[in-house]
Amino acid sequence: MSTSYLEKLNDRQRCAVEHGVGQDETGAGPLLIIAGAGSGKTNTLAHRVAHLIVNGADPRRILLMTFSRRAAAEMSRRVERICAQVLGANSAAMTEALTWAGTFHGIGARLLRIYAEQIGLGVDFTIHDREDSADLMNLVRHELGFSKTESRFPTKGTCLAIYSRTVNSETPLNDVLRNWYPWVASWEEQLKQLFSGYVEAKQAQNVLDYDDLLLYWAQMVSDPSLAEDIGNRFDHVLVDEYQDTNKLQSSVLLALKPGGRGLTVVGDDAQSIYSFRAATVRNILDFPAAFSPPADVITLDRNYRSTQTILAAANGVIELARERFTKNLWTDRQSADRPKLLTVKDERDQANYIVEQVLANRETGMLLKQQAVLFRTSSHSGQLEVELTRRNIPFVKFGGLKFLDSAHVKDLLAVLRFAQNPRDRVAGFRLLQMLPGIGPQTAGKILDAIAADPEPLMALGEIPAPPKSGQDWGSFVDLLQALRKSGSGWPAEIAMARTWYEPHLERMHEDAETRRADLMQLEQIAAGYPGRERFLTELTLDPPDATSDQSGVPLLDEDYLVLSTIHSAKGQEWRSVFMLNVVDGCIPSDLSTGTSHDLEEERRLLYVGMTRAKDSLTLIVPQRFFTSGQHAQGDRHVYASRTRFIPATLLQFFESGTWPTVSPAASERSANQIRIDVAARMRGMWK
DNA sequence: GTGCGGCTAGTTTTT
DNA sequence: CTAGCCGCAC
Repeated sequence: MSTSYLEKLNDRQRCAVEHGVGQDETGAGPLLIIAGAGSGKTNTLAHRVAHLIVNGADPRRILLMTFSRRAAAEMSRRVERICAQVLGANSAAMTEALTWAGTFHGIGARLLRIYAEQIGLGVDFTIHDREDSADLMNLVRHELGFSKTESRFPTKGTCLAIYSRTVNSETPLNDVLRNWYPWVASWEEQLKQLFSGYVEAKQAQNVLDYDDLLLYWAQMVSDPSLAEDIGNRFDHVLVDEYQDTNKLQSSVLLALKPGGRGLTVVGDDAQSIYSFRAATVRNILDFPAAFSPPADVITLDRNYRSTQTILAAANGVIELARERFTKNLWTDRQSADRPKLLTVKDERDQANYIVEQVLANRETGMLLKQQAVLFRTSSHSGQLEVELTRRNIPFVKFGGLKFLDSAHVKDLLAVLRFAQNPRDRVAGFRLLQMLPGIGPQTAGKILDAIAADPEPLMALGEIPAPPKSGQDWGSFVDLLQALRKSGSGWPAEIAMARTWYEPHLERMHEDAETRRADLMQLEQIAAGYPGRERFLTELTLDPPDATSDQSGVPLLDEDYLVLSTIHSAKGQEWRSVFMLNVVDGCIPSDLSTGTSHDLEEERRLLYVGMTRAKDSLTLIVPQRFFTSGQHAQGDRHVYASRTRFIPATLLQFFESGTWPTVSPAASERSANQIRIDVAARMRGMWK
């Protein structure tokens, strides 16, 4: 059998790929791969999976957990390509059998549906996204009277964040409050009460939140016989981006494969940027010693992505971290050009500069797709988006507001969710209040009335129509009962729901037209799923990124510029990368300078952004930074300074500059705000 | 009880 | 600027 696909790998990568393969059962011990940015991590992992398959592993028994579903799809694609070299025509069938590839949450949801009955969970459970969870938390918060306390009780979002961190870090509430939320520590007793009510409400309604997908999974595998049963489904378990998993996830993993046999995890502590989701680098650090004998560790520190000059700057930034475990990356890709550190006057110039450069790059043959603009916070790209739209440059934005966050999309989904699980109170509550004359009180009473019935939607038909709901009540009940029987099939059901919803949309929203377009798009997406349950589950776990109010979402085969938050850029690379607002207050974010822990994560964020670049990297520092929340003409602004993560000692790694070089027009524009250097303008006239 | 108008406060990153 | 809260009029 040919193993030529291994020859392109370096020694370390090859070691990682071949680890334990072909040895007897006891040989395949746990493996930790520390893989620096651009070290061929995805490629190595894909090769390992392919190598396992080529050597007889059953792909249906391989569990591959990645950070996003996009990453899982990419991985499957690569595995298939490698397998094709060896297995030829059979390879497609082999890799199609790689069915257990997805995120922790996605895999958890799937296992829970399979084992639902054995753990006393209704199979029809629906999944709440973050906002639904916050709504439910709020409901309980009101019921317990905490919304009317004398001094301010934490908001629903804060409550959920506290709950979530407590669960995901497997830490007592008291410690969480002390370490992360000291300002609400006095509410500990009330919070306990609230969380207990929240859990009861979820159970009564047969809904799970994101955390439950992990929590129930962890509980499930704490039962030895279930753990064995589930663990035995898989011969190999591979986890990507292990630095961004939390304690709960590692508990699940260890329960699944207690001896560590067949277990491979890959990660890089220098790229840990999800601690706000309770991720902890301890998972990586403690991994080897969790087994006896300890796991083997292979480090990949050769970078294939960036030029030496870009890497030098990135290494410089991460070297200033308070503690780190990974060694510096190295490469033999030489380059004469250092990354640029460019000072511009304000955000407008920043946008103008990028447009100019991106177009110039394209003139030299670099596609828009090979270039990306990265930023800390989704809203930072606003100015740039306006400018790109004005100049007709297509772009796609990743991160930030999601399609699903818009009210009308949530409305339509609530219809489907309520039909799927009539005990889902958040969905029902939202849905009922769409009808005229029905507010929170009436909605609550209706839900109470039908909750006890084994077929709540049939009970709905028995209820007398609320006085002011008029005609709308009848068609509402008809719709839900028709959907419950699901005789019309998929995706006809969503069309029914949309037809019912349209008059309400018109009534409630001024801009019904653009919103309708979103709903059509949702219907398109729905057609790609086999049925209602899968559609709802997967949409919640992996929401699409773009909304239609961004001017023209380009088709995938067109060329477009990529705009992305640094978080969403993880694992990706581009030939040319621009980073916006590399100033204190943005990176690090003003909100994250509290603890040194937060601050260190912001440093790693800058590092992750910089290491996305292959050939060219530009960090932009606008001097004046307009604060949000004001009129277009307003001039509330701060004078920003270069990020503290690039102190003077690191300037040697950059080519510093300003743009535009001479700009009489720019000074004129804001003549009323800054003093004009008249002499300079006079000189400039002759240049 | 609903629904509207006016007021205040807050405002990251994501499965 | 906008989401969410409160108080008022139907």
